[in-house]
Amino acid sequence: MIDIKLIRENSDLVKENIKKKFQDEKLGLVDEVYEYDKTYREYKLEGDKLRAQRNELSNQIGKLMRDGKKDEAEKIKKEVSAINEKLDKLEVSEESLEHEIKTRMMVIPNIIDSSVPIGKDDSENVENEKFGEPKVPDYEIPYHAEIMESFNGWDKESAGRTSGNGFYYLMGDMARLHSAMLSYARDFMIDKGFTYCIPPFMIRSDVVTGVMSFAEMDAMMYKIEGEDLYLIGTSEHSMIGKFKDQLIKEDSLPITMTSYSPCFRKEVGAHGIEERGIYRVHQFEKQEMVVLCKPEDSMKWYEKMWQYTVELFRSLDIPVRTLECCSGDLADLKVKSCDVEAWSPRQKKYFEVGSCSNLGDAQARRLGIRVKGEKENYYLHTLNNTVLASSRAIIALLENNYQEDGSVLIPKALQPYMGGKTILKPIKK
RNA sequence: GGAGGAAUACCCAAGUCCGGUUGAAGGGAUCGGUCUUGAAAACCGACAGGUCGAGAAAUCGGCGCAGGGGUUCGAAUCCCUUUUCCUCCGCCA
Repeated sequence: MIDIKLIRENSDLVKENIKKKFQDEKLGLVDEVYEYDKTYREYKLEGDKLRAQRNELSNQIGKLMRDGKKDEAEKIKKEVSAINEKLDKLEVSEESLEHEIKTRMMVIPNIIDSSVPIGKDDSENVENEKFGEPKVPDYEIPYHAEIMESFNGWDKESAGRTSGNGFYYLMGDMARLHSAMLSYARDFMIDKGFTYCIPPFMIRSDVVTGVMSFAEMDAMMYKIEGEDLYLIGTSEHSMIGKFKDQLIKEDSLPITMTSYSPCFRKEVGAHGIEERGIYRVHQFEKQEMVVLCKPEDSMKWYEKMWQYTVELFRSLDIPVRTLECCSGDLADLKVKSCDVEAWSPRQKKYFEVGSCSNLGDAQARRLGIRVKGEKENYYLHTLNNTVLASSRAIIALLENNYQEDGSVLIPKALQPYMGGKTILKPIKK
Protein backbone atom coordinates (compact mmCIF):
# COMPACT_ATOMS: atom_id res chain seq x y z
CA MET A 1 0.00 0.00 0.00
CA ILE A 2 1.36 3.38 -0.94
CA ASP A 3 1.10 6.60 1.04
CA ILE A 4 -2.15 8.35 0.16
CA LYS A 5 -0.24 11.63 0.23
CA LEU A 6 1.37 10.52 -3.01
CA ILE A 7 -2.04 10.52 -4.65
CA ARG A 8 -2.91 13.88 -3.13
CA GLU A 9 0.30 15.53 -4.19
CA ASN A 10 1.63 13.57 -7.13
CA SER A 11 -1.02 11.36 -8.66
CA ASP A 12 0.76 11.45 -12.02
CA LEU A 13 3.65 9.55 -10.54
CA VAL A 14 1.27 6.90 -9.24
CA LYS A 15 -0.38 6.60 -12.64
CA GLU A 16 2.96 6.47 -14.42
CA ASN A 17 3.92 3.61 -12.14
CA ILE A 18 0.72 1.72 -12.93
CA LYS A 19 1.47 2.09 -16.63
CA LYS A 20 4.99 0.80 -16.12
CA LYS A 21 3.44 -2.30 -14.64
CA PHE A 22 1.00 -2.70 -17.53
CA GLN A 23 -2.02 -2.53 -15.26
CA ASP A 24 -3.83 0.22 -17.14
CA GLU A 25 -7.15 -1.10 -15.88
CA LYS A 26 -6.19 0.30 -12.48
CA LEU A 27 -5.52 3.84 -13.70
CA GLY A 28 -9.05 5.00 -12.88
CA LEU A 29 -8.60 4.01 -9.25
CA VAL A 30 -6.17 6.84 -8.71
CA ASP A 31 -8.63 9.58 -9.64
CA GLU A 32 -11.35 7.82 -7.69
CA VAL A 33 -9.21 7.74 -4.59
CA TYR A 34 -8.30 11.39 -5.12
CA GLU A 35 -11.93 12.45 -5.25
CA TYR A 36 -13.11 10.18 -2.44
CA ASP A 37 -10.27 11.41 -0.28
CA LYS A 38 -11.11 15.03 -0.92
CA THR A 39 -14.74 14.48 0.08
CA TYR A 40 -13.73 12.36 3.01
CA ARG A 41 -11.57 15.15 4.43
CA GLU A 42 -14.40 17.64 4.03
CA TYR A 43 -16.76 15.32 5.87
CA LYS A 44 -14.19 14.64 8.54
CA LEU A 45 -13.63 18.32 9.17
CA GLU A 46 -17.36 18.90 9.47
CA GLY A 47 -17.76 15.87 11.69
CA ASP A 48 -14.87 16.93 13.89
CA LYS A 49 -16.48 20.31 14.40
CA LEU A 50 -19.80 18.72 15.38
CA ARG A 51 -18.08 16.31 17.71
CA ALA A 52 -16.22 19.20 19.32
CA GLN A 53 -19.52 20.98 19.86
CA ARG A 54 -21.05 17.89 21.38
CA ASN A 55 -18.13 17.46 23.76
CA GLU A 56 -18.41 21.07 24.85
CA LEU A 57 -22.15 20.90 25.43
CA SER A 58 -22.01 17.57 27.22
CA ASN A 59 -19.49 19.07 29.57
CA GLN A 60 -21.90 21.89 30.29
CA ILE A 61 -24.64 19.40 31.05
CA GLY A 62 -22.35 17.76 33.54
CA LYS A 63 -21.79 21.03 35.33
CA LEU A 64 -25.47 21.97 35.33
CA MET A 65 -26.44 18.58 36.70
CA ARG A 66 -23.97 18.99 39.52
CA ASP A 67 -25.45 22.40 40.32
CA GLY A 68 -28.90 20.89 40.25
CA LYS A 69 -30.08 23.02 37.31
CA LYS A 70 -32.02 20.22 35.69
CA ASP A 71 -34.23 22.30 33.42
CA GLU A 72 -31.32 24.07 31.76
CA ALA A 73 -29.57 20.73 31.30
CA GLU A 74 -32.61 19.27 29.58
CA LYS A 75 -32.58 22.15 27.13
CA ILE A 76 -28.98 21.51 26.16
CA LYS A 77 -29.63 17.80 25.92
CA LYS A 78 -32.05 18.52 23.12
CA GLU A 79 -29.42 20.59 21.34
CA VAL A 80 -26.94 17.75 21.57
CA SER A 81 -29.51 15.28 20.30
CA ALA A 82 -29.95 17.46 17.24
CA ILE A 83 -26.19 17.47 16.67
CA ASN A 84 -26.11 13.71 17.06
CA GLU A 85 -28.77 13.29 14.42
CA LYS A 86 -26.65 15.22 11.94
CA LEU A 87 -23.57 13.30 13.00
CA ASP A 88 -25.21 9.90 12.54
CA LYS A 89 -25.72 10.59 8.86
CA LEU A 90 -22.32 12.14 8.40
CA GLU A 91 -20.55 9.29 10.11
CA VAL A 92 -22.14 6.74 7.81
CA SER A 93 -20.77 8.67 4.84
CA GLU A 94 -17.37 9.04 6.46
CA GLU A 95 -17.14 5.32 7.05
CA SER A 96 -18.24 4.32 3.60
CA LEU A 97 -15.79 6.74 2.02
CA GLU A 98 -13.02 5.36 4.16
CA HIS A 99 -13.94 1.90 3.00
CA GLU A 100 -14.01 2.90 -0.68
CA ILE A 101 -10.60 4.50 -0.35
CA LYS A 102 -9.07 1.56 1.48
CA THR A 103 -10.27 -1.09 -0.97
CA ARG A 104 -8.77 0.90 -3.84
CA MET A 105 -5.53 1.64 -2.02
CA MET A 106 -5.10 -2.08 -1.35
CA VAL A 107 -4.82 -2.84 -5.06
CA ILE A 108 -2.84 0.17 -6.27
CA PRO A 109 0.68 -1.19 -6.79
CA ASN A 110 3.70 -0.02 -4.86
CA ILE A 111 6.04 2.43 -6.60
CA ILE A 112 8.80 0.42 -8.25
CA ASP A 113 12.44 1.36 -8.06
CA SER A 114 13.77 3.40 -10.97
CA SER A 115 16.28 0.64 -11.71
CA VAL A 116 13.59 -1.97 -12.43
CA PRO A 117 13.55 -2.95 -16.11
CA ILE A 118 10.27 -2.29 -17.86
CA GLY A 119 8.60 -5.38 -19.26
CA LYS A 120 5.22 -7.03 -19.56
CA ASP A 121 5.76 -10.45 -18.03
CA ASP A 122 8.35 -12.98 -16.93
CA SER A 123 9.58 -13.39 -20.50
CA GLU A 124 11.08 -9.92 -20.21
CA ASN A 125 13.01 -10.48 -17.01
CA VAL A 126 16.64 -9.54 -17.32
CA GLU A 127 19.70 -11.63 -16.52
CA ASN A 128 21.99 -9.65 -14.23
CA GLU A 129 25.02 -11.76 -13.55
CA LYS A 130 26.33 -15.33 -13.69
CA PHE A 131 28.30 -17.01 -10.95
CA GLY A 132 30.25 -20.21 -11.61
CA GLU A 133 30.71 -22.09 -14.84
CA PRO A 134 27.47 -23.65 -16.14
CA LYS A 135 28.89 -27.00 -17.16
CA VAL A 136 27.22 -29.65 -19.29
CA PRO A 137 28.91 -33.02 -18.81
CA ASP A 138 29.28 -35.35 -21.78
CA TYR A 139 26.99 -37.91 -20.17
CA GLU A 140 23.31 -37.49 -19.79
CA ILE A 141 21.84 -36.17 -16.56
CA PRO A 142 18.58 -37.93 -15.77
CA TYR A 143 15.48 -36.18 -14.58
CA HIS A 144 15.79 -35.48 -10.85
CA ALA A 145 12.89 -37.77 -10.05
CA GLU A 146 14.79 -40.64 -11.63
CA ILE A 147 17.90 -39.84 -9.68
CA MET A 148 15.93 -39.83 -6.45
CA GLU A 149 14.32 -43.09 -7.43
CA SER A 150 17.72 -44.70 -7.95
CA PHE A 151 18.39 -44.05 -4.27
CA ASN A 152 14.94 -45.31 -3.25
CA GLY A 153 14.69 -41.73 -2.16
CA TRP A 154 11.14 -40.78 -2.87
CA ASP A 155 7.66 -42.15 -3.13
CA LYS A 156 5.20 -40.19 -5.15
CA GLU A 157 2.65 -42.94 -5.50
CA SER A 158 2.00 -43.34 -1.79
CA ALA A 159 1.83 -39.57 -1.36
CA GLY A 160 -0.77 -39.53 -4.10
CA ARG A 161 -2.86 -41.95 -2.10
CA THR A 162 -2.50 -40.11 1.19
CA SER A 163 -2.55 -36.51 0.01
CA GLY A 164 -2.99 -36.29 -3.73
CA ASN A 165 -1.00 -34.67 -6.48
CA GLY A 166 1.74 -32.26 -5.46
CA PHE A 167 2.91 -34.21 -2.43
CA TYR A 168 5.74 -36.67 -1.94
CA TYR A 169 7.54 -38.85 0.55
CA LEU A 170 11.27 -38.37 0.79
CA MET A 171 13.02 -41.51 1.95
CA GLY A 172 16.42 -42.50 3.25
CA ASP A 173 19.35 -40.52 1.93
CA MET A 174 17.12 -38.09 0.05
CA ALA A 175 15.27 -37.21 3.23
CA ARG A 176 18.59 -36.85 4.98
CA LEU A 177 19.98 -34.71 2.19
CA HIS A 178 16.92 -32.53 2.43
CA SER A 179 17.42 -31.92 6.15
CA ALA A 180 21.18 -31.54 5.69
CA MET A 181 20.76 -28.73 3.18
CA LEU A 182 18.32 -26.88 5.39
CA SER A 183 20.57 -27.26 8.42
CA TYR A 184 23.54 -26.06 6.43
CA ALA A 185 21.56 -23.07 5.16
CA ARG A 186 20.47 -22.27 8.70
CA ASP A 187 24.02 -22.32 10.04
CA PHE A 188 25.24 -20.35 7.03
CA MET A 189 22.90 -17.50 7.92
CA ILE A 190 23.58 -17.72 11.63
CA ASP A 191 27.25 -17.22 10.72
CA LYS A 192 26.24 -14.09 8.83
CA GLY A 193 24.82 -12.71 12.05
CA PHE A 194 21.14 -13.40 11.43
CA THR A 195 18.91 -14.53 14.28
CA TYR A 196 17.50 -18.00 13.85
CA CYS A 197 13.70 -18.15 14.26
CA ILE A 198 10.98 -20.76 14.09
CA PRO A 199 7.64 -19.02 13.59
CA PRO A 200 4.02 -20.15 13.73
CA PHE A 201 3.09 -22.10 10.61
CA MET A 202 -0.43 -20.71 10.57
CA ILE A 203 -1.48 -17.08 10.62
CA ARG A 204 -4.69 -15.08 10.78
CA SER A 205 -6.31 -13.40 7.80
CA ASP A 206 -5.37 -9.88 8.90
CA VAL A 207 -1.72 -10.87 8.78
CA VAL A 208 -2.17 -12.53 5.40
CA THR A 209 -3.67 -9.41 3.84
CA GLY A 210 -0.92 -7.38 5.44
CA VAL A 211 1.91 -9.20 3.76
CA MET A 212 0.58 -9.97 0.28
CA SER A 213 -1.84 -8.82 -2.37
CA PHE A 214 -5.26 -10.39 -2.81
CA ALA A 215 -4.12 -11.93 -6.08
CA GLU A 216 -1.24 -13.70 -4.37
CA MET A 217 -3.47 -14.77 -1.50
CA ASP A 218 -5.96 -16.52 -3.78
CA ALA A 219 -3.26 -18.33 -5.69
CA MET A 220 -1.21 -19.43 -2.73
CA MET A 221 -2.85 -19.69 0.66
CA TYR A 222 -4.57 -22.73 2.16
CA LYS A 223 -7.32 -21.82 4.59
CA ILE A 224 -8.08 -23.88 7.66
CA GLU A 225 -11.73 -24.79 7.62
CA GLY A 226 -13.90 -23.19 10.26
CA GLU A 227 -11.10 -21.04 11.67
CA ASP A 228 -9.56 -17.70 10.86
CA LEU A 229 -6.25 -19.35 10.04
CA TYR A 230 -4.14 -19.90 6.95
CA LEU A 231 -1.16 -22.19 6.39
CA ILE A 232 1.84 -20.02 5.63
CA GLY A 233 3.29 -20.03 2.13
CA THR A 234 6.63 -18.92 3.53
CA SER A 235 7.94 -18.00 6.96
CA GLU A 236 8.27 -14.43 5.73
CA HIS A 237 4.54 -14.14 6.37
CA SER A 238 4.77 -14.93 10.05
CA MET A 239 8.07 -13.13 10.51
CA ILE A 240 6.75 -9.84 9.16
CA GLY A 241 3.45 -10.39 10.97
CA LYS A 242 5.42 -10.67 14.20
CA PHE A 243 5.82 -6.89 14.15
CA LYS A 244 2.22 -5.99 13.38
CA ASP A 245 1.13 -2.76 15.11
CA GLN A 246 4.50 -2.35 16.78
CA LEU A 247 6.41 0.87 17.32
CA ILE A 248 10.03 -0.11 17.03
CA LYS A 249 12.99 1.66 18.56
CA GLU A 250 15.28 3.09 15.94
CA ASP A 251 18.43 1.69 17.51
CA SER A 252 17.13 -1.87 17.27
CA LEU A 253 17.34 -1.66 13.48
CA PRO A 254 18.26 -3.44 11.33
CA ILE A 255 16.45 -6.56 12.47
CA THR A 256 18.00 -9.48 10.62
CA MET A 257 16.39 -12.88 10.98
CA THR A 258 16.69 -16.27 9.35
CA SER A 259 13.60 -18.36 9.77
CA TYR A 260 12.75 -21.96 9.03
CA SER A 261 9.33 -23.29 8.14
CA PRO A 262 7.45 -25.70 6.00
CA CYS A 263 5.70 -23.84 3.18
CA PHE A 264 2.28 -24.66 1.83
CA ARG A 265 1.15 -23.42 -1.54
CA LYS A 266 -1.92 -24.05 -3.60
CA GLU A 267 -0.06 -23.16 -6.79
CA VAL A 268 -3.24 -22.12 -8.52
CA GLY A 269 -2.85 -20.26 -11.81
CA ALA A 270 -0.12 -19.82 -14.39
CA HIS A 271 1.73 -23.12 -14.10
CA GLY A 272 -0.03 -25.23 -11.52
CA ILE A 273 1.19 -28.63 -10.46
CA GLU A 274 1.86 -30.25 -13.79
CA GLU A 275 5.42 -31.45 -13.73
CA ARG A 276 6.44 -34.71 -12.18
CA GLY A 277 9.14 -34.65 -9.58
CA ILE A 278 9.38 -32.06 -6.85
CA TYR A 279 9.85 -28.87 -8.85
CA ARG A 280 6.41 -27.47 -8.19
CA VAL A 281 4.70 -28.94 -5.14
CA HIS A 282 2.15 -28.08 -2.47
CA GLN A 283 4.59 -28.50 0.38
CA PHE A 284 8.28 -27.89 0.88
CA GLU A 285 10.57 -26.51 3.55
CA LYS A 286 12.52 -23.35 3.46
CA GLN A 287 15.19 -21.40 5.24
CA GLU A 288 14.41 -17.75 4.74
CA MET A 289 16.04 -14.43 5.51
CA VAL A 290 13.99 -11.44 6.56
CA VAL A 291 15.25 -7.95 7.21
CA LEU A 292 13.51 -4.92 8.70
CA CYS A 293 15.51 -1.74 8.27
CA LYS A 294 15.47 2.02 7.85
CA PRO A 295 14.18 3.15 4.46
CA GLU A 296 17.52 4.54 3.42
CA ASP A 297 19.22 1.21 4.05
CA SER A 298 16.87 -1.12 2.21
CA MET A 299 18.64 -1.13 -1.14
CA LYS A 300 21.94 -1.87 0.55
CA TRP A 301 20.33 -4.84 2.28
CA TYR A 302 18.69 -5.99 -0.94
CA GLU A 303 22.10 -6.24 -2.59
CA LYS A 304 23.59 -8.02 0.41
CA MET A 305 20.76 -10.49 0.67
CA TRP A 306 20.76 -11.93 -2.82
CA GLN A 307 24.53 -12.16 -2.62
CA TYR A 308 24.24 -14.37 0.45
CA THR A 309 22.13 -16.83 -1.51
CA VAL A 310 24.58 -16.79 -4.39
CA GLU A 311 27.40 -17.45 -1.94
CA LEU A 312 25.51 -20.34 -0.39
CA PHE A 313 24.85 -22.07 -3.69
CA ARG A 314 28.41 -21.54 -4.85
CA SER A 315 29.57 -23.23 -1.66
CA LEU A 316 27.57 -26.25 -2.82
CA ASP A 317 29.28 -26.22 -6.23
CA ILE A 318 26.11 -25.13 -7.95
CA PRO A 319 26.43 -22.47 -10.69
CA VAL A 320 23.81 -19.74 -10.41
CA ARG A 321 22.71 -16.53 -12.03
CA THR A 322 20.52 -13.66 -10.95
CA LEU A 323 17.51 -12.68 -12.97
CA GLU A 324 15.94 -9.32 -12.36
CA CYS A 325 12.18 -9.20 -12.23
CA CYS A 326 10.77 -6.75 -14.78
CA SER A 327 8.03 -4.26 -13.90
CA GLY A 328 5.13 -6.34 -15.16
CA ASP A 329 6.24 -9.49 -13.38
CA LEU A 330 6.81 -7.71 -10.07
CA ALA A 331 4.17 -8.43 -7.42
CA ASP A 332 2.16 -5.36 -6.45
CA LEU A 333 3.79 -4.84 -3.06
CA LYS A 334 7.36 -5.07 -4.31
CA VAL A 335 9.75 -2.24 -5.09
CA LYS A 336 12.40 -4.46 -6.61
CA SER A 337 13.00 -8.14 -6.82
CA CYS A 338 15.31 -10.68 -8.39
CA ASP A 339 15.40 -14.44 -8.62
CA VAL A 340 18.44 -16.51 -7.90
CA GLU A 341 18.47 -19.31 -10.43
CA ALA A 342 20.51 -22.50 -10.35
CA TRP A 343 22.03 -24.14 -13.37
CA SER A 344 20.38 -27.27 -14.70
CA PRO A 345 22.90 -29.30 -16.68
CA ARG A 346 20.03 -31.52 -17.79
CA GLN A 347 17.86 -28.78 -19.25
CA LYS A 348 20.88 -26.65 -20.12
CA LYS A 349 19.24 -23.63 -18.61
CA TYR A 350 18.78 -21.95 -15.26
CA PHE A 351 15.76 -22.48 -13.01
CA GLU A 352 14.48 -20.55 -10.03
CA VAL A 353 15.68 -21.58 -6.59
CA GLY A 354 15.06 -18.37 -4.67
CA SER A 355 13.66 -14.91 -4.80
CA CYS A 356 14.93 -11.73 -3.16
CA SER A 357 12.56 -8.81 -2.67
CA ASN A 358 12.54 -5.29 -1.34
CA LEU A 359 8.99 -4.42 -0.36
CA GLY A 360 9.74 -0.85 0.64
CA ASP A 361 7.24 0.29 3.24
CA ALA A 362 4.25 -1.50 1.69
CA GLN A 363 4.00 -4.32 4.23
CA ALA A 364 4.90 -1.99 7.08
CA ARG A 365 2.13 0.40 6.09
CA ARG A 366 -0.45 -2.37 5.79
CA LEU A 367 0.51 -3.90 9.12
CA GLY A 368 1.33 -0.71 11.01
CA ILE A 369 5.00 -1.42 11.67
CA ARG A 370 6.52 1.93 12.60
CA VAL A 371 9.79 3.21 13.93
CA LYS A 372 10.10 5.79 16.66
CA GLY A 373 12.15 8.44 14.90
CA GLU A 374 13.89 11.37 16.48
CA LYS A 375 11.43 13.88 15.07
CA GLU A 376 8.61 11.81 13.77
CA ASN A 377 7.69 8.19 13.42
CA TYR A 378 7.93 6.43 10.10
CA TYR A 379 7.27 3.10 8.43
CA LEU A 380 10.26 0.85 8.10
CA HIS A 381 11.23 -1.19 5.04
CA THR A 382 10.89 -4.94 4.81
CA LEU A 383 12.88 -7.37 2.70
CA ASN A 384 12.88 -11.09 2.30
CA ASN A 385 14.94 -13.61 0.43
CA THR A 386 15.16 -17.35 0.10
CA VAL A 387 18.22 -18.83 1.67
CA LEU A 388 17.32 -22.32 0.55
CA ALA A 389 14.08 -23.97 -0.50
CA SER A 390 14.32 -27.70 0.07
CA SER A 391 12.71 -29.14 -3.03
CA ARG A 392 14.35 -26.84 -5.57
CA ALA A 393 17.72 -27.05 -3.83
CA ILE A 394 17.71 -30.84 -3.95
CA ILE A 395 17.10 -30.77 -7.68
CA ALA A 396 19.98 -28.36 -8.19
CA LEU A 397 22.29 -30.38 -6.00
CA LEU A 398 21.48 -33.74 -7.58
CA GLU A 399 21.84 -32.49 -11.14
CA ASN A 400 25.05 -30.58 -10.61
CA ASN A 401 26.79 -33.28 -8.61
CA TYR A 402 25.61 -36.27 -10.61
CA GLN A 403 28.35 -38.62 -11.80
CA GLU A 404 28.36 -40.79 -14.87
CA ASP A 405 27.97 -43.97 -12.79
CA GLY A 406 24.82 -42.68 -11.20
CA SER A 407 26.38 -41.61 -7.92
CA VAL A 408 26.06 -38.15 -6.49
CA LEU A 409 28.97 -36.30 -4.87
CA ILE A 410 28.20 -34.54 -1.65
CA PRO A 411 29.78 -31.08 -1.53
CA LYS A 412 32.25 -30.58 1.25
CA ALA A 413 30.12 -28.06 3.08
CA LEU A 414 27.31 -30.58 3.35
CA GLN A 415 29.34 -33.58 4.43
CA PRO A 416 29.21 -32.86 8.17
CA TYR A 417 25.44 -32.81 7.92
CA MET A 418 25.43 -36.16 6.07
CA GLY A 419 27.34 -38.06 8.69
CA GLY A 420 30.62 -37.54 6.87
CA LYS A 421 29.50 -39.21 3.64
CA THR A 422 31.23 -37.89 0.55
CA ILE A 423 29.20 -39.70 -2.06
CA LEU A 424 25.80 -41.30 -2.45
CA LYS A 425 25.70 -44.49 -4.49
CA PRO A 426 22.55 -45.63 -6.24
CA ILE A 427 20.75 -48.62 -4.86
CA LYS A 428 19.17 -49.47 -8.19
CA LYS A 429 19.95 -48.33 -11.70
C1' G B 1 -12.81 -27.98 25.51
C1' G B 2 -14.91 -26.30 30.81
C1' A B 3 -14.72 -22.68 35.21
C1' G B 4 -12.80 -18.24 37.10
C1' G B 5 -9.53 -13.67 36.92
C1' A B 6 -7.16 -9.87 34.15
C1' A B 7 -5.81 -6.12 29.94
C1' U B 8 -5.05 1.64 31.61
C1' A B 9 0.57 5.63 28.64
C1' C B 10 8.01 3.46 27.79
C1' C B 11 7.50 0.16 32.57
C1' C B 12 4.76 -0.50 37.31
C1' A B 13 0.14 1.13 38.86
C1' A B 14 -4.71 4.12 40.93
C1' G B 15 -9.45 4.91 39.04
C1' U B 16 -14.18 0.71 37.12
C1' C B 17 -18.83 -1.33 42.30
C1' C B 18 -21.80 4.36 42.31
C1' G B 19 -20.92 7.39 34.19
C1' G B 20 -19.81 14.10 34.16
C1' U B 21 -13.35 19.80 34.63
C1' U B 22 -9.82 12.21 34.88
C1' G B 23 -7.00 12.16 28.43
C1' A B 24 -6.21 9.83 33.03
C1' A B 25 -3.42 10.06 40.44
C1' G B 26 1.16 8.05 42.19
C1' G B 27 5.90 5.73 41.34
C1' G B 28 9.91 4.24 38.11
C1' A B 29 12.46 5.39 33.71
C1' U B 30 13.96 9.59 30.56
C1' C B 31 15.76 14.71 29.87
C1' G B 32 17.64 19.49 32.14
C1' G B 33 19.67 21.61 36.60
C1' U B 34 21.80 22.04 41.86
C1' C B 35 25.52 19.49 44.64
C1' U B 36 30.40 16.73 43.29
C1' U B 37 37.29 16.45 41.04
C1' G B 38 33.99 12.96 38.31
C1' A B 39 30.02 9.72 39.19
C1' A B 40 26.23 7.83 42.37
C1' A B 41 22.70 9.38 45.93
C1' A B 42 19.69 13.39 47.35
C1' C B 43 17.07 17.65 45.95
C1' C B 44 14.71 21.07 42.19
C1' G B 45 12.50 21.33 37.44
C1' A B 46 10.57 19.44 32.65
C1' C B 47 8.10 16.06 29.89
C1' A B 48 2.66 11.86 28.92
C1' G B 49 2.55 8.29 24.20
C1' G B 50 -0.13 7.45 19.28
C1' U B 51 -3.00 8.68 15.10
C1' C B 52 -6.23 11.48 11.72
C1' G B 53 -7.80 16.30 9.96
C1' A B 54 -7.39 21.94 9.43
C1' G B 55 -3.37 25.63 9.05
C1' A B 56 2.27 28.88 5.82
C1' A B 57 3.21 28.51 10.90
C1' A B 58 2.18 29.20 15.94
C1' U B 59 -1.57 26.36 17.01
C1' C B 60 -6.49 24.23 17.01
C1' G B 61 -9.83 20.11 16.72
C1' G B 62 -11.36 14.71 16.26
C1' C B 63 -10.27 9.77 17.81
C1' G B 64 -7.93 7.27 21.64
C1' C B 65 -7.88 3.34 28.75
C1' A B 66 -6.66 -4.51 24.44
C1' G B 67 -10.01 -4.66 19.31
C1' G B 68 -15.16 -4.10 17.56
C1' G B 69 -20.25 -2.86 18.61
C1' G B 70 -24.22 -0.90 21.87
C1' U B 71 -26.79 2.16 25.86
C1' U B 72 -26.44 7.60 27.08
C1' C B 73 -26.73 14.51 26.28
C1' G B 74 -21.98 12.35 28.03
C1' A B 75 -18.34 5.95 28.82
C1' A B 76 -11.70 3.97 31.19
C1' U B 77 -16.30 3.32 34.22
C1' C B 78 -22.64 0.11 32.24
C1' C B 79 -24.10 -3.95 28.40
C1' C B 80 -22.72 -7.34 24.23
C1' U B 81 -18.75 -9.45 21.47
C1' U B 82 -13.70 -10.78 19.81
C1' U B 83 -8.62 -11.36 21.04
C1' U B 84 -4.62 -12.10 24.39
C1' C B 85 -2.52 -13.37 29.16
C1' C B 86 -2.90 -15.76 34.16
C1' U B 87 -5.05 -19.73 37.62
C1' C B 88 -7.66 -24.34 38.06
C1' C B 89 -9.91 -28.69 35.54
C1' G B 90 -10.07 -31.86 31.15
C1' C B 91 -7.39 -33.71 26.83
C1' C B 92 -2.64 -34.44 24.62
C1' A B 93 3.20 -35.06 21.79
